[in-house]
Amino acid sequence: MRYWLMKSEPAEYGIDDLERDRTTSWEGVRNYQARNFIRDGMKPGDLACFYHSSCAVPAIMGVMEIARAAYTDPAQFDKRSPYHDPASTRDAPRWLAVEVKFVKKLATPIPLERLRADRRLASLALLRRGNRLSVMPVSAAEWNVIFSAGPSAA
DNA sequence: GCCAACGTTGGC
DNA sequence: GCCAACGTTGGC
Repeated sequence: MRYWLMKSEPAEYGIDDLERDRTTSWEGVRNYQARNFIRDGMKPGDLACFYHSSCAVPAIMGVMEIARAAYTDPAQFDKRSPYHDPASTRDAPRWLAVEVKFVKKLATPIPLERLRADRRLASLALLRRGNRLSVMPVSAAEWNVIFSAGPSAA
């Protein structure tokens, strides 16, 4: 089983929306590297951090589980969707979605600032300079630091 | 295949 | 709103 981190803007779709919906189709990933993680890496049962980006306090908000492996992202064919991709075709769809399931919301979110302060997370993909991936892997060791030991500035 | 221009992401 | 970083596009 693998671990992931997936970003969403809370103004668009946040952890509270997922808690209410219980499951959702995670659509709109429009970056090839992120898509390849979805396509080649994600398996049902994998766990992912739900990360809030582009907001007052960017933070890991909770955990979700991959509920269904990659499938064609329907939004790419929807002309009214912001995720519409006129260059994608039904015969050769470009973009993939996964279904995710709510697992838990953290009582205390873990802000980006706190992740940065923990040297054990120095290689976390999220913290790499210029990182813009909306889907990225997290190692088992990193996952344990985040959720078991809890990040600290030590 | 190079590379400048442009668009997007996302923290601050 | 600013801006750094990066991906994509398209002319050549």
